[in-house]
Amino acid sequence: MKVEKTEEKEVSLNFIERIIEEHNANGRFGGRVHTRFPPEPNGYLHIGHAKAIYTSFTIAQRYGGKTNLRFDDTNPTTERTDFVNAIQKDIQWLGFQWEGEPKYASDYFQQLYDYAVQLIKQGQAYVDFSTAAQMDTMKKAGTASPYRNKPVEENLAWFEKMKNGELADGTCVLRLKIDMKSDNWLMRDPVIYRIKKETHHRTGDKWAIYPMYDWAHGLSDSIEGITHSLCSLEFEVHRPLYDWCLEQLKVYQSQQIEFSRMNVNYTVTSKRKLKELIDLEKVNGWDDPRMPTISGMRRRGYTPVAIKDFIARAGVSRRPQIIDLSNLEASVRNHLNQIAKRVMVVLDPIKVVITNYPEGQAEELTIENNPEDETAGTRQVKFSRHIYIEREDFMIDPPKPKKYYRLAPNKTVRLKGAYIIQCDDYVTDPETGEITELHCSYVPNSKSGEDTSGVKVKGTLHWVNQEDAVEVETRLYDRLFMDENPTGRKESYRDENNKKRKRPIDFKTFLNPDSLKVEKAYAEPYLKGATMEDHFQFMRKGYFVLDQDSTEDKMIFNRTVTLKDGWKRR
RNA sequence: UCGGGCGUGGCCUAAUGGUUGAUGGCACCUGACUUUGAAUCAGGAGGGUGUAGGUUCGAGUCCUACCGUCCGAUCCA
Repeated sequence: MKVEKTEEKEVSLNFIERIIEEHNANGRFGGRVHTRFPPEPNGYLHIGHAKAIYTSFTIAQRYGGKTNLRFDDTNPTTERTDFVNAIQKDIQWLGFQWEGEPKYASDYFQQLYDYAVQLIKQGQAYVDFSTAAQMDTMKKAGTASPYRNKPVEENLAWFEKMKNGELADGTCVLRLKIDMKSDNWLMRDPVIYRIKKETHHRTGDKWAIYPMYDWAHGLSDSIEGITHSLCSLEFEVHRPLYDWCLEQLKVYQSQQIEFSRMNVNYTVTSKRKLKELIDLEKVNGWDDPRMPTISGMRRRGYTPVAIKDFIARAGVSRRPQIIDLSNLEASVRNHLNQIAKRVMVVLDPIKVVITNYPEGQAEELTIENNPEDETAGTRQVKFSRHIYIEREDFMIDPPKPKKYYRLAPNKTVRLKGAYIIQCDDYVTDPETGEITELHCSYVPNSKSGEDTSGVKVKGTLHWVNQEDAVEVETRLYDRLFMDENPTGRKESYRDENNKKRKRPIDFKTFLNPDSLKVEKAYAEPYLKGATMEDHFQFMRKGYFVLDQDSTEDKMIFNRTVTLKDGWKRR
């Protein structure tokens, strides 16, 4: 029996948890779990980072551990304080809190310098005056630099001069002396310090040299007592170097573990490409609701709960994952369905006259705010002779009458929370042929909740009372790219020798021209009390959230995601 | 070219060598219900685990080769 099997089933561990349990069993870290999230403050966080954040924070939580936030700020050229702030805001918005104060690799610059001096003294690092091009050539050939075996004292002196700013940028670098013949190119005497006379966002002009990632990262982990340093797969080849540095210095040994980063189709997550979209004004900034950034998703109306649910469902593994957008949208809909207040908004209106409802008369109807949540309460909605319905909810000549539930001549529908109406006639503009008005009659004893009419209808339409309708702006978003893999396409061409070749297609070619549509809409007055914290379901239209661009007299709503559409046309 | 990683339904994922029932979610299809063609409920289709060998009483799990794919040679992180 299936039921029994389900009951027996245990929650399976992912591969990182297994490693941790192994460490806990053999006592490597004394049962401690301390992770870190190490963003570089040179851009905004995106969905891929959200997975890294989620993974590092939740795995520590699961084992009663802690997580540091550490800014990997070793390259002053690209790093800025405003990114530092935005990153902190995003992490907290997702619902995570790091241990203590935020940390910075720059906090350890002196320590990192001292460690470098130590390695020079151990004869394992040297100052190299070769040019970048020469170094590149030697790396490929696997040959040693002429500076490789200079005396320790000389290296010490030069490194000191580097630090003191006595040498111009690019004069020389400090390299590790490891193995110029290694199959792993990163071990062919990697550069660990370069001269950069630039102002750092935190240390100002104190330093003329800055450590490279491979030197700063592992040692920062070690200094902070990080047990499990989780990172993405592309750093796997760095692990031997990571381990080498800690071993040679005989310092605390953190364990780097790599997992695959998360990609979602129909989007891009490279910081460079996101920045390009902003610079070319294809989108309106890092927090444009079409961006896969955390701030963009926040503005779009995605919730932390939904994003975390999505990441949890995707899981963590070492297989490259390109997850279908529908998974993210499903998580978003799932959460919003539980919390969103229902409200009626007509996006593309057509006037309806209820011909047998007296002019000047009106009544208040009571409608529940969220059928999924009784505590959400009810609201009053006014009904009268003149209302709007959605233009697409009426057809003069429906294609498949039996499967068509909406309004058409002589057909009946229920108006949500109100009465059943029948369409008796329609008016068209003699010039354009466009339908301008519907004439309907309502069934008086069919009022919602006290219907004694016995009339059965298949369809229910949302509607808005004309008299007190509020005009709002809606921003309807769709995927930013039309191709599911905008950065991975290639095209054939012929070169100057008429030889067939392939080259990558510019990802911007695939931008969706209809990724944003701005529409006026009519909303029921209840919406006037909306704040940016509220999530709404515009009935039958999708989930919406108030945008920050809204003003006193103009409310703007972003469509977070459409409702699932079970109605297949034709 | 070299080095490394990864190949389980369309997309993720489980299976920790052990019963030909290979999990679960998303997507998809059908039906029920419905005052949201949503939600909910019930059901369904779709893979034999990249390929070929091998080890084993037994392989998605181990080994070898091949194929595919991704990553890696910044004074970036």
